[in-house]
Amino acid sequence: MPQVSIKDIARMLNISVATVSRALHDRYDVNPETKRKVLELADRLNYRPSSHAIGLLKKRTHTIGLVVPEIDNQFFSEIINGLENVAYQQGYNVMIFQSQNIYEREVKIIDQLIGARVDGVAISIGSSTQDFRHLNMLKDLDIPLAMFDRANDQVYGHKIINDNFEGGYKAGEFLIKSGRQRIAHIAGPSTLKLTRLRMQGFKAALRDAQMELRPEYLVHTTFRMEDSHQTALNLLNLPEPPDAIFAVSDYVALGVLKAARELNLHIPAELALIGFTNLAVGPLLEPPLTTISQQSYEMGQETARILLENIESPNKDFKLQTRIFKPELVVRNSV
Amino acid sequence: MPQVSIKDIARMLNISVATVSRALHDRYDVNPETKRKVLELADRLNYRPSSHAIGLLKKRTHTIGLVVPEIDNQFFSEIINGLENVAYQQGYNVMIFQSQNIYEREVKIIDQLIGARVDGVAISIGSSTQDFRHLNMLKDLDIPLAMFDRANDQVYGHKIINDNFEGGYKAGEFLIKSGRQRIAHIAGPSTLKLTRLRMQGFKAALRDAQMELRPEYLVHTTFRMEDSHQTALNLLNLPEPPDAIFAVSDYVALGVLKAARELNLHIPAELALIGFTNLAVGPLLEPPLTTISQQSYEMGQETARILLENIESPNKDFKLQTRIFKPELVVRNSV
DNA sequence: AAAAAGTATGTAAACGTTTACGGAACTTTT
DNA sequence: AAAAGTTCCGTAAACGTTTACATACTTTTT
Repeated sequence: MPQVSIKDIARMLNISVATVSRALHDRYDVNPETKRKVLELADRLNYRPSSHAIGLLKKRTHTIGLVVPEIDNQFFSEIINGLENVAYQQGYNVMIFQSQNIYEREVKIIDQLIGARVDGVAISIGSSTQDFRHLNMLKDLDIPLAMFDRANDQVYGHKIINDNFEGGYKAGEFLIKSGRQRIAHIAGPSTLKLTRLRMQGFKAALRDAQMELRPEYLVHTTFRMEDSHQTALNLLNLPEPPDAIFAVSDYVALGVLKAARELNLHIPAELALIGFTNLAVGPLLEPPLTTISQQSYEMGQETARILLENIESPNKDFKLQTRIFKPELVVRNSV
Repeated sequence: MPQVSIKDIARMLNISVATVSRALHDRYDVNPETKRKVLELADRLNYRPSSHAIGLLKKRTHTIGLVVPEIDNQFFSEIINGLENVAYQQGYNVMIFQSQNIYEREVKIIDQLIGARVDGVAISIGSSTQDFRHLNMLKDLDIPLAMFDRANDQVYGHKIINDNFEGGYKAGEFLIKSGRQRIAHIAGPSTLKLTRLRMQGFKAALRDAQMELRPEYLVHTTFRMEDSHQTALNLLNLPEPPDAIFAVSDYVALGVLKAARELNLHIPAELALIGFTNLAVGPLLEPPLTTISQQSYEMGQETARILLENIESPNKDFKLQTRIFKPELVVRNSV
């Protein structure tokens, strides 16, 4: 038997839909006997209210849309958890989407979220996104937007990000202090601001130590491990290979680790390695990975808090917020 | 400016909503000039059709609901990817939810999915779920259901699972062949059939080799690493500790690895370790983890295929399907 | 005994969209 | 010049739910 509506129940009991609706909502002005009958029948028929009907009628859907580049990445899945928990506590649902870093998908997802009339959107912008009209459209439609981890200045929205410059600086500084001479950096896609900032912080650390960065020691890669693995191999096969690598993320560091193992390079003796993110597997690697930590779960929570505050704020001119998380050096044994 | 509807466009152009709708759908029977005006205005106002209105009107929502215990788990996130890709190719959307292995959440999620009128549901049942009425309700409502990885015989739905008995057997067999004598098993929550089957397969392997399993060598844990870490410590601190451990999953194996490192036990010399899942980090661990592989991505694809075939099948009596994936031994260096 | 208050229910509109049906205004065919 | 066909558009109902308003009946108050 297909799904049953309030109308069906009304017909079966020979009463009006209004009464059924009132009974289901436990309103004061409905006969206890009628209420009993309605609730009993509704239960027996597995009645569940149509969220479409309600969404259509009410202005609010109590749903927020969440867009991540990929779900298959511990950093993002932890953010999802933090965000979801805060949202649920406040009675909001979360619709999760992956852009796979594909611009067209991202645009489509935003269209869908608008179509679904979500109350707000949280996004970590995909690395191939260069045109931000789809995101700025949200402002025109009065839909609050929060960007986490990967934000962009051209977009009107809250920002929940890391101090990537400082993170990069700390990584560089630590490698220098450990006495390394030939320090390389495997950076991420140069379209991402986060990538550029980590790189700039890293360069600043070298500069402050009066060390120069050889051009061949600065390379770019994607966050996919296969790519970073190949990039690391190239780097380590240079005539004069580096004795330290700062990887733009732990995932990239994993690629380096793999490459080093293939080349029988000992870490940290022959090669120092530092990552960025602080994945849960870090301590279990051999050697345990030194890294710069990002508080992913907390970032998710904070994103939800800011977004919900905006959504629930009665006055339209809720100010744009920027929350910057401080990255911390996590010393293990890979340096 | 808030979101605009077809009615607003109609009013602005002094035409009827029907004409606007036709224009937006590029119907043949609308004046090219009218069509142009409608499209132009719709674009200028960022019009996006309300999925609620459409969902209400049409019987089908082209959405499938996906429920996983946790997203923060590579096994599940790969399944999500496989499922989503197939679904998208066929024009379906996926709504992702996490039960966190909490029964009440799972029930609530199912209620929500029914309310959202999804065309089908894919679920990996949470480990605390003992009452299956919420799932069998879906059959009453004619909503196709597919269970992946964690299925239950009391539930009416398709099954996409592993041959866990065989997986357990292979793990046991391999440890025996490698010459280990004191073989232990860290099993998962005993409520899960998957756990029981792996354990039974493992026991069968021992039996076939005329080896006995000491009671203290069979322990249970959850899939959370902190738990498995403690469980492993207990096991390895026995007066006569095991010389081999079959962990019910790679995540649990990570806990063992951590414990072994703390106790300065060398793997594989002093302790052989075999996991189950074949996580991507496996090869990067030290030593690289020997494991039983599950084809997570393919399982996700297959789940989507079966579910969609059911959804699109015109005859109501689409038969229940069971697809069993064969686990493979992946030999690395931890044994 | 009339007025007021309370109780239980029904009516109808609204949310945004699609679509079957019908009709007016043309154009073409005979 | 009537008949037939074509082109373009409007009307209205339907989907499921909520809620302001109306209504009818009963009970209480004066």
